[in-house]
Amino acid sequence: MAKPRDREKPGSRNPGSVTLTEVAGHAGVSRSTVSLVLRGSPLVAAETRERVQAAMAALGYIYNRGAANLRAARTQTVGLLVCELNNPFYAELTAGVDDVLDTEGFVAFIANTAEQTDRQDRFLQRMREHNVDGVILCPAAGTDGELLDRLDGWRLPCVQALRFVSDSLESGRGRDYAGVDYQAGIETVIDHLVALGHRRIAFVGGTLDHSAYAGRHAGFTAAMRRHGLADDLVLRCPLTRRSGAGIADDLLNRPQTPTAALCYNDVVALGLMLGLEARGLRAGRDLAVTGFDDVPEAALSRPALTTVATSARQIGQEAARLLLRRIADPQGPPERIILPGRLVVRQSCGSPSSSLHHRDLS
Amino acid sequence: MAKPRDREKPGSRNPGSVTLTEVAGHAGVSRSTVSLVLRGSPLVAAETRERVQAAMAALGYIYNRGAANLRAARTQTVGLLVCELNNPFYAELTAGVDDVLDTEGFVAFIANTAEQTDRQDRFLQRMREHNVDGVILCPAAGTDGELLDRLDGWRLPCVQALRFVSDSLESGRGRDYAGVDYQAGIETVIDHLVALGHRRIAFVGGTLDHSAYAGRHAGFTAAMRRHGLADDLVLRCPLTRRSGAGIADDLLNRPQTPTAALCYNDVVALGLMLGLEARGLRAGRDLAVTGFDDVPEAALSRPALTTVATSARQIGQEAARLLLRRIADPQGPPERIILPGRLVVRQSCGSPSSSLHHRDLS
DNA sequence: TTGCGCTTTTGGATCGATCCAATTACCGTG
DNA sequence: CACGGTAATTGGATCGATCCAAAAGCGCAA
Repeated sequence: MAKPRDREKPGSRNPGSVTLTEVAGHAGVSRSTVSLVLRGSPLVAAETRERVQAAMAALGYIYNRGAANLRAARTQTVGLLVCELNNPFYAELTAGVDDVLDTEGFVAFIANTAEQTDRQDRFLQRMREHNVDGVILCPAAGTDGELLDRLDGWRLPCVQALRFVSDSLESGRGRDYAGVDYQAGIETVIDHLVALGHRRIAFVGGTLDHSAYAGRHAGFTAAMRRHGLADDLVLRCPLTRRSGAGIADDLLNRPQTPTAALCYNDVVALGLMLGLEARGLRAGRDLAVTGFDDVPEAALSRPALTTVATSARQIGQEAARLLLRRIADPQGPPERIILPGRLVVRQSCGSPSSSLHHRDLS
Repeated sequence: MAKPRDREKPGSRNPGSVTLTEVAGHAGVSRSTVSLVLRGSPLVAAETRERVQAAMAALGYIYNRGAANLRAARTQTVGLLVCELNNPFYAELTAGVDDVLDTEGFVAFIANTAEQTDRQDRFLQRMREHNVDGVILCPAAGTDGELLDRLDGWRLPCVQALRFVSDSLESGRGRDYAGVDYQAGIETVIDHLVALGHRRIAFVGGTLDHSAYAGRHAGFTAAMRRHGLADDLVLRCPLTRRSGAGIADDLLNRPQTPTAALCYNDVVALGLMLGLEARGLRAGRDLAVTGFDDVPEAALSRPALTTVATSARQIGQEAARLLLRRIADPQGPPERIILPGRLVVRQSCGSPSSSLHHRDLS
């Protein structure tokens, strides 16, 4: 009614958005000086800095990172590709990544590749368009090792987490990676089972070929051989509760029934325990069962599941820190951060310690 | 060795990055035409379009969204703030959001506010700097209703998910929201418990005040009154397994012990069941217990938990779709998408149907 | 041939920051 | 007082796209 029209600068994101130039005018200095203040340069005098900051506050100035990035070629953003976000384990990893990035002023684009390489490729393409400073990648199963070379060609720093794709031969071993020592974790489990008297041990679960499978399997083989036991009882199946339950028959109808089933992860183990129960059997009494991951429900199941705790959140934090280092120094030597798993003995493997009151709650 | 030096344009993100101008040169057209092709404009002739696309492919052109956005003031990015990412429920929501954004060519910045409003504020600030087109917000507990007015002032489209902050009075009711009908879900549970003969029912869990608590509590009160029952047995506690277990004593040492405990969510219910067991009692026999959410372990616990299934992934999808509509039309009328919960009857409330073989696996 | 309308293409200005070389201010010293 | 040196500030060019008004090309009717 009164005013003729709101000033609508069409190009700007918000009608009345404040730019660095306006701040400069208000503070009585030049654009360049304001820019230096923004970036915390030690060059500006304390008195000037305060004046500029006051002006920014007074005008409600919002830093336009898009504009800054166009010139400066760094964006304070990273891409985070997880292969299965709905798995609580990866959710925890994501939270860990966010923890570190938040304190460093970075933000992450997220993508759930759902184990689909085409979705993974599409997202990486978008990450390039958005000019991220780097990516954290839990490669989808079936990812070609050549992908890493492509990332190198793009000069896009990349840290792999939890899994890594098999490196192409020519490109010198070693890439940035943060993950769990699957092999050692599995070996600990085997050692524990063997100490309990088990001799015939099956390895159960996993269909997709990736490093996390390979590491576990290597651990199984190595430990069994070390103890002079047969390492040929390997049953592959999808990583779901249902297929874990379904594999019980398979397991029990062997010529020589195993006395222990070391499962790929907790989900399969929990499923297997259900399958046993449906047949009137009980984990820990009729068959020792162990898992991997220590998901919250592992402590809760009956019998509670013996498993290997892997701190997903911490791995996320390490991966993020590693990526930030790599962004700061693209040429530095590759690092591999491998956290140990921790054996958590509960009742499912028939250990004697099984008072309900000592059961740990999440 | 051979070449004197790689051409290093310092300002550009990658040494040899290809720009729109170079594509134009290669295709023998102007910058503007290439730009039109990029945006799929119908103005360019088919023959020209093909020539440009061939040039882009030949040169390995990568679209620079940062540059585009500087001028065009839209970024094809959104912010996603979840209050508790490590909760599998929110992880599922995130996956749903990602599903929809992926098909629409958007990407999401993620943040885990961990129920901390300062972290939430900080992230929103960054989202403004990155000039996102909108945000999906699961507001942290304790979020001031005034935040939404601030977002309005910033012209930042916002869709709330799963929770909403109480609207400030002056700003006309109704904001975009996608969530679960908590109240109806709880009422269904009460109806079921009453049908089973329960008369004294406790409402257990929840400490933070937000809409998701209020909705559940309203459902409890409404349904109890509808049945002519007392609605005063409300025990608040943190949403953890441990405090769920701890509340068992509280519950059983009442003057009139309730016969049923309707828990805020599955986590509390599962904890309560453990607490009962530690006291030699059993859910479904000595006390009916119900949850909310239907997390995977609900089907797995012993006894299996009666609960209300809420499709987190679908809510994420709806929230994302809603936000995209809002971005396209900032002035349109607000929408509230409220999905119903689905009562899943299992054994923990003492229902007769309890064959192990019919138990559902995830 | 001229003029009109339609389709297709174009150049210059612009978005809001950073980079860099140059300039100014100021102080102590020979 | 000129000079060198340091500290602080500045203006112009620049990043790579979009926007817009204008122009070019072209077919057709008067």
